[in-house]
Amino acid sequence: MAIDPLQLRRVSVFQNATDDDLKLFTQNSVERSIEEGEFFFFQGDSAVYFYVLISGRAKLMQMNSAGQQVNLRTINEWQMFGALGVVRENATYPATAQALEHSTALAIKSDFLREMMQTRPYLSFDLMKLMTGYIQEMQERYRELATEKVERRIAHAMLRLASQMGTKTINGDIELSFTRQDLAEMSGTTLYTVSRVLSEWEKQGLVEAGRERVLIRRPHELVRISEGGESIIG
Amino acid sequence: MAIDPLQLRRVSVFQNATDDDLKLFTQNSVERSIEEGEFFFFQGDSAVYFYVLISGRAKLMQMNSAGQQVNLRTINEWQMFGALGVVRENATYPATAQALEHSTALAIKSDFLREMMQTRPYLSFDLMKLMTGYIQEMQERYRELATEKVERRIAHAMLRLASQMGTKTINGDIELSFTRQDLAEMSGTTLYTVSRVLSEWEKQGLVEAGRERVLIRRPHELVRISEGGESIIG
DNA sequence: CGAACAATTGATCCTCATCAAACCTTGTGG
DNA sequence: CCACAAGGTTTGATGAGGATCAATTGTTCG
Repeated sequence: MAIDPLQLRRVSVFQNATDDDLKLFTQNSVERSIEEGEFFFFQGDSAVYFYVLISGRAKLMQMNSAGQQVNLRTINEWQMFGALGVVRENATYPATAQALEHSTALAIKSDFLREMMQTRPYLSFDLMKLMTGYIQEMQERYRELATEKVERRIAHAMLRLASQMGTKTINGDIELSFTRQDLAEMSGTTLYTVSRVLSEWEKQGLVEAGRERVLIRRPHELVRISEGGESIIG
Repeated sequence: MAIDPLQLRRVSVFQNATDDDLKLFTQNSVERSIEEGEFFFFQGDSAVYFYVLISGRAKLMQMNSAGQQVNLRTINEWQMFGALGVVRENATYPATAQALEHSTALAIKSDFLREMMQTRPYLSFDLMKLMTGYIQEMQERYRELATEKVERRIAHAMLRLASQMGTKTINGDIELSFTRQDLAEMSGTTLYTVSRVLSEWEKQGLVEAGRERVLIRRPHELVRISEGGESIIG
């Protein structure tokens, strides 16, 4: 089942592309379907393709030699990933991309985008815009990890998740769907600590926790904690 | 005292620029001289200019609301900094830049570079190359901070420093110049811990430590530690 | 219903941060 | 040229914050 090229305009880097360019991209792409838990690519693989997620959800992560991993970000529909290999020839992926649910993605040759960029300034420019965003986010998370206590980091991670993929319920609560382990990898801690913090927050009526699911009842309070208001815990 | 425009080609982003372009950049720039400890700009300032360091040394850092700070990177001669504001109009700097010694820099209007990029693909392309490098480094450091113990992080930070600004002595040692505090901010720990680790390494004959100065005697060993070989300490 | 997986909670331990005090090193001014 | 001040460094003592381990309790799904 082929993709409508015009759909590609939903990808931020392609927002300014002409219809013809979009068609070119789809013509130079392959559709890949990946099952939950399987991988698009591994850290260290040759970065021949970059991807646009068409459906499903995935995560970008990095692991150290001991196998411990950290989540860099989650990828939602119409987001691009694996694009760091585009600028250098023969680059390798600096991270691993794993499907969180059954997903399909468009795989486009990195070489092709690199060539297109030579004659289409809007492409480099929009890709750069995306990259500056990543740099800023990573710098912030780095500082957070270096200087803030876990509770604040967890609060912040939940807020980031909420803005990326939270769904609002009728009464203003925000529903999130992830495991304790996921949240731990996103905030640089362990699933045990996440569990304890969530339990405490639940006691205070701040959230409601369930299996692979958290309901934020008082987002406002969460923001306060993430910004360093004294914790309710203790 | 004006800069020779052709010198600008030493800046990685300008390596493919024409002589005329280089002249244009210098014509649209102002030279700024900053004393040791003073600031080029603060996090949150409007990013009107980006900079090219002509002489001296500076550091990019981020601080949290409590005033604790982390070092993002050090800036050496002919490196560009403050360039994240180039792609978006009316952006603000996401970090603070402070001179480590008396420094001079060329301040170029962000607007100007943005306009130049519209018609000169090599500019966006080379800037992107730089940015992908930053993203990768930040991702790595983030993972390191989240998963590795201090000793390894300190080892890694020293190796990064060594490659950026270390000077080799006759007998293959590497000389570095920084305070314990600097190194602590670069590896997400405290100056006390850095001091202890260095003392221990010194006992093992791995380094020689002095005031604002470290001599790496066995770089090889340091690499081993940073890569997770069991520590000598203990 | 049972297996597989997610979450909770208590007990324990270990790594580092923090605080305090003393010690070096370097540069300056009398 | 010495004394002193300022800033960098070291080292010990202490404790907090989380990681880790282990055991148990949900929850979901085939």
